[in-house]
Amino acid sequence: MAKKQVTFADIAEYTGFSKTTISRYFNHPDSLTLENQEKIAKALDELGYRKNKLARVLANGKSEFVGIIVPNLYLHYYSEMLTQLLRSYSDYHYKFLVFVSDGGPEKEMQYLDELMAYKIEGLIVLSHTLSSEKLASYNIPVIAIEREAEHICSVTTDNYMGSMQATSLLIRNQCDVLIHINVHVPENIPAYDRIRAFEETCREYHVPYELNLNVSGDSYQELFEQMRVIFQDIDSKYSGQKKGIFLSNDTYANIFLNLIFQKYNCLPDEYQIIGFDNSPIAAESIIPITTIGQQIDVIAQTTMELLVEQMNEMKKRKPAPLQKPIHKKITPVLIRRQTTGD
Amino acid sequence: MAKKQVTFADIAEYTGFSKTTISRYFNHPDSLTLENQEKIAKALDELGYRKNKLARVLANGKSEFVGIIVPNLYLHYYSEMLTQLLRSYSDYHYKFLVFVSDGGPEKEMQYLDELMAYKIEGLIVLSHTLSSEKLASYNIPVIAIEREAEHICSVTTDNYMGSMQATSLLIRNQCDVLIHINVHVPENIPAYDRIRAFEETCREYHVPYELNLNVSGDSYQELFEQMRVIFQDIDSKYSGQKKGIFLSNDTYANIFLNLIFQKYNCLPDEYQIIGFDNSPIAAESIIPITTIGQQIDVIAQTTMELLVEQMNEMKKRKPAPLQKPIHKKITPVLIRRQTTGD
DNA sequence: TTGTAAGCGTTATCAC
DNA sequence: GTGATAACGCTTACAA
Repeated sequence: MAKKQVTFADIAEYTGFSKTTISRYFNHPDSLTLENQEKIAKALDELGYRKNKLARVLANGKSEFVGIIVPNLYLHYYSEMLTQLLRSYSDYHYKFLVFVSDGGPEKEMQYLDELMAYKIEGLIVLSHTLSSEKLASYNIPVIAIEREAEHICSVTTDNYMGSMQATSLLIRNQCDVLIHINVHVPENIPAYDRIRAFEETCREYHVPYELNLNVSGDSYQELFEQMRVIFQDIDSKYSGQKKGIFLSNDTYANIFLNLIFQKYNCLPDEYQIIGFDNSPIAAESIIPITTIGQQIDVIAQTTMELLVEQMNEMKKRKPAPLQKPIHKKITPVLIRRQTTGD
Repeated sequence: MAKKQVTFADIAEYTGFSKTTISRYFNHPDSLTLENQEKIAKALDELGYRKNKLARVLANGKSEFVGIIVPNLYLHYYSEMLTQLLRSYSDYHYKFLVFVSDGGPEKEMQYLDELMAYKIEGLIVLSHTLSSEKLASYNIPVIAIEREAEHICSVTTDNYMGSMQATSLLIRNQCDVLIHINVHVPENIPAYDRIRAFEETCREYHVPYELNLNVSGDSYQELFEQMRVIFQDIDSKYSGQKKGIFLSNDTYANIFLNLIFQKYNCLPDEYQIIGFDNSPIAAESIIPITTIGQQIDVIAQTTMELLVEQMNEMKKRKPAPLQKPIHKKITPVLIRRQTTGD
């Protein structure tokens, strides 16, 4: 702001070329002689030129912006996903405008307005606040990650596979009864498949099972107290039986494990525990917890591939938008650690 | 891209006003009669107008962009800080362009180039990659968070205070010997004060102490193995004495606690443990860990206040940049939990 | 209260 | 290979 910017006009004057040629130096360098390229490079340096990409966007319509709306970064899953998405800058050079979506639908629509006003070329949504129908109405490429996505493209973990792997392991390990602990999950979001797979697998192998979907609460303390009740219930109800506990995330699994330790000072053979997410806590707990690892890097990469493809399509003279949303599933991996025998 | 954008020109034609008036409708609505405001509002709606803020930036030079460079989001500290910074959108309406800085100085300078090309008004740096001298040379307001900041403004936790609180608590709790476990910290970064305060406080109270600055390693496994050696060393060397262990972060504290449990199945009275950061692991560990809580929300808020003030200054006709960088310290809070007696 | 016209710093089109 | 010129969509003196 202090001194006026150096512009193509200045470079042009300084070198005796036209603005057009300066522009070409950046966008089609091969169309200049090497000699002239060097001449311009030198001038750029001497005048201390700095690009202004905003002017470029205005002229050619390509902002290279991608919007991201994420529910929070408190959960390791989200912060890791954001990291991986941001990392893709190295490959694609898209810049990311990031919003954390607290504050409900109105706020989130305000964020979207803002993003549209900055001419984002594409959008990545991890929050569950707005319906996919609403999101689709913005007419830009949108990828949903791990959420309801009827009308937009999506990339999700193959929750069914993951849950099946967990459940199968507990069955193979000769558990007498299997218990799945989770919050109440709406049927239309991907995570519901964890519940479905658990039930169907238990049924298929004729293993007794119980579904506990009563977890709720925001703070760790609340969760802990709830889990204590659940633990005591299970511990007395199935006393003497070998219990396979499959929890919907590693935080829950860790709490459950801590409760077991508080009572037994160890993990008795009577208990097997599996979490979900492969978040740090699963490795850092008093005993490393077996878990289902979501391949966050693969999800992020797939998301960007899908998105870039569609953003490129939009730049063609006659864009052919997708007829139907594409949905990709990424297989998670079972990470065996010490809470499911050795 | 599909259909051409609706522009002020269209609105102007449609309503019979000039482009200027349409512009004023957005920027100085009071200067129009209510009647005309409504007329324009109606037209906006009917034509389906969408703002183009990039054009506006080009015209008035105010991008409302702030760049953030963060080392990673793996550590809770950084992801929480990012969340808090992003949240400030509600107050200031600055948009954030976020880069994760892996890949060394060259990469980071490339990020900075990109940010400058998008005409960011200010910059927030959490990475340690570039010197404050280099950062200052960009001639835009820069705030460093918890890093070397000789030539730029900064906001940091009052590490000295925090460390002193931790050390004092251990002394008050009658520990026979105090041990501080940390990585090797360069003297010019804020975190070094934790070491200084520990030493000085121990000396002042004439309490025997030991400094172990040998921790290193990237993965949890590596850390764990290193910490095991450190633990065994301490456990035998100070057998029978009451040991106050102050670790430089909660991850280390948790590992140490787990090692104690592996050996003793409990936390013996002989041990007191304090971590740093108040990250989730401190609450979720086998026993909730006493820790020093950085006031991340306050740090983020202070950062934005400082930054906004300077960005506003830059917009004045005759900007008066700071003569000397401002450095703010935020006092951390001692969070007493179960690893320092009840 | 409203309008005219000249920018802002690029790129695109068409010519040479 | 290179250049003139008209966009891109909005803001901002300066006028009226």
